[in-house]
Amino acid sequence: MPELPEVESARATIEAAALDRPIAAVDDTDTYECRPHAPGEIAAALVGRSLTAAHRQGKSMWCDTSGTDGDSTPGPTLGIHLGMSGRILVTGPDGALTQGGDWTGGRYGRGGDEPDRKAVWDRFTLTFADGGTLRLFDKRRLGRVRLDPDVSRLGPDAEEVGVDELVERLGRGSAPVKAKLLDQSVVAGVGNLLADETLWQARLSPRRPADQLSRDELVRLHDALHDATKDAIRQGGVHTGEVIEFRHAGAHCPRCGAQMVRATVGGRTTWWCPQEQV
DNA sequence: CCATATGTTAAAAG
DNA sequence: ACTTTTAACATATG
Repeated sequence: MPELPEVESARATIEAAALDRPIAAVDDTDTYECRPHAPGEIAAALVGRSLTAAHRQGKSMWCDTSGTDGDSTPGPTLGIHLGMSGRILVTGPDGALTQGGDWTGGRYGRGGDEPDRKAVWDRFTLTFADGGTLRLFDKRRLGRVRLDPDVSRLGPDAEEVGVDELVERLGRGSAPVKAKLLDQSVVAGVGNLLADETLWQARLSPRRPADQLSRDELVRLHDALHDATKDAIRQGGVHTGEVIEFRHAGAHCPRCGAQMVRATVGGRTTWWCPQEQV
């Protein structure tokens, strides 16, 4: 996925291009992405309303909705999660894709998808009264859409979490520090690539038990997380991180030249520099 | 056919 | 009971 930076980009796209456009029709027939809603349930709840705001915490997004013509009471929130490969595509009344907001890099964002010719990968669609659309385009089909999503178990957003709060949340428990970073209830928004980038920037081994890190090391981790997240948002995605292109066999650390090593940590493929990350 | 993939989560294990 | 690890999910791609 779409990690925090890509989700922020998608959120910004919705905010810039999809708000205050009355919804005329909804395709919610993908029973996997829309579970546990029955087909038609989301449609019935949204037709006649508009999206009025787009929010994000970690990798989760949700939109507020307006009242209807006959009832000004706001509607349910529309939760959208991009899963492993989801993208938000918004078109205008003329059918042209809105430019500039959504991510374009990395394994699943790279060009060549030709979304308009691959409608089979459109898992959820809002059609606006003006003729335009908002689509969740998702090859892997692990994204999800739901009404009034429960985001109460998410930890603080990785972009905004303060030093003391992160030190407190991350520094307890014997699991490897990378597993803690990936745990969305500890801190929300860090995925596999952002975790590797952050640990490389902080010069910490992904395998270190979280509760054996010193305060200084945790502060370093916080600063690295903040910087890596900001940079990725500014530059257009997690794949722009400094160490990401060196996550493969035979690659060398771009700082010290040592050969990068690979192992499974926190359940995910992990690459790090054994020389500097200790 | 096999392995891998930027995520989440239920189930199993400790 | 709480924490940690593993497996499964659905599907594309090399």
